[in-house]
Amino acid sequence: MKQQHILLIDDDHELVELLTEYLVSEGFQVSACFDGLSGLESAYNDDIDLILLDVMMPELNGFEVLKALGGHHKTPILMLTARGDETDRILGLELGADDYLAKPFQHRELLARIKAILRRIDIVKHDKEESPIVLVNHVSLNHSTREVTCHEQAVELTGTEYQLLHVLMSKSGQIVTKELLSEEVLGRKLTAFDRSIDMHISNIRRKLLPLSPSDKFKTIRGAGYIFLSGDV
Amino acid sequence: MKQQHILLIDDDHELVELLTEYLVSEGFQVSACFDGLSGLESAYNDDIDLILLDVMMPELNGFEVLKALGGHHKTPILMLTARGDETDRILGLELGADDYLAKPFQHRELLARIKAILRRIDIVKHDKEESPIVLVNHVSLNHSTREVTCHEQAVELTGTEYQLLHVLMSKSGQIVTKELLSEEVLGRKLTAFDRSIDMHISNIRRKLLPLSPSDKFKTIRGAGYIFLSGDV
DNA sequence: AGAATTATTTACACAAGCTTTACACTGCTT
DNA sequence: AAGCAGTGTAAAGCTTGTGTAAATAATTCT
Repeated sequence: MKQQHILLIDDDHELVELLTEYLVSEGFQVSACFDGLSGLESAYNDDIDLILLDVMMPELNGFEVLKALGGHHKTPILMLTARGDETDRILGLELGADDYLAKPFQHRELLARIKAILRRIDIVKHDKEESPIVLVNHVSLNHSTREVTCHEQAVELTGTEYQLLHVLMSKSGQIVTKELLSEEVLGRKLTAFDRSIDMHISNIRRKLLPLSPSDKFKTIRGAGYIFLSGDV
Repeated sequence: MKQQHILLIDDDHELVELLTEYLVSEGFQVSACFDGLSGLESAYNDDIDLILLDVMMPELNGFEVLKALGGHHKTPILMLTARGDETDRILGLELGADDYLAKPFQHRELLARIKAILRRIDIVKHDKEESPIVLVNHVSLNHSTREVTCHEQAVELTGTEYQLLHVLMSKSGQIVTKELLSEEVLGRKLTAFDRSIDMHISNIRRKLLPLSPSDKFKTIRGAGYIFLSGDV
């Protein structure tokens, strides 16, 4: 991911220096403002991904900056305060802050909270749908893209092959009869001398084998197939 | 805004009752699970907007639930703990929690933190929807001007083509069925032998291809189309 | 209203996928 | 060991989905 940009608003030069150093070492880009007013201006910079806002500042303090931003600012705000007062904390959150950390704090906690906020935003932005649904024995199925991988290498399967593999994998470690496979995948009863299922299994095997040291299917003569779960 | 739904996971029945009453009085819909396992299952419920997760539980504790969810769960999680331990707090955040509140806490602070998280998500979502520019795989859509570019070169699309591309791109990397495209773009159910969608896709392809080294669409036979996100 | 642009329908060729067939092979039974 | 039923694989044939072009209908613009 691209480098994230943090804006520091605090009149304590020493702390700013310390935090800047730490955050830069953690891979962030850091800018700083030393008073509320210039901080307020910079807060509208689109490039900023997160704001660290100190409460105690001369002239325009943190709460006033929060109010000025209107409580629905598009850049998330993490408040810092010398006071550990609970009411303060609640007030900050109600005014639109995303989180609140009392000084003194461990750098690691600050980092964890920054990351938690940025992570949430990232998840919401990308609206991560249910990603890979099934992963068994080095074979993964991604149901939203229909992508199949075997040992991290992409495999091209036809629709029927995909469905077949999906049924087998979702019942991995258990015998699945051809009757069931035929009805689930092909939508018809298995008739005598119908070799379709065998043929599709064969094709899947042929596609997976070059990518895998072992056969993923076990044939149970007279009964059906098992997708080997491998973790035995 | 529609009523928000909160899932409570805590084995302390008394606390659950208390919190439920409070949260309901604040306008939330509340569901509860009394152990980690059933909580884990409910966590995948799409209807849940936020999870309150207690750390101290028999069998599957809060951290284990967090781990099981994989650290990038799409529903935000606020951890509750009896212990005020800092390391605990950091661990929870690093494992994917969005926030952390130590018991005992004021109801008002819990509410403020819940609202802070939900507010952020709301802001990001709106921002995303109203974001005028979509850029995926060297193709950009400017929704305010309806301009389309491919590798920085302007492309002229008709209205239907534009909408089609927009739907596909906003779900880039995922299968979009022809049924969905027909309903979203053409505003009607897909009927048999309706080739409209295919035709529009074909036209877009024809317009983009001279400007791009690779086909942006992947056809999933029998299923639909995918706009390739390219970042794989 | 007429022209131009855009959308939909139709037609057809092509390619992909599915099924059938054929035959070799395996493992079990007798 | 022979026979048999079940299985693996390859190739051929059939069916269906898809891409494209061209024709027709609808819409918009002037």
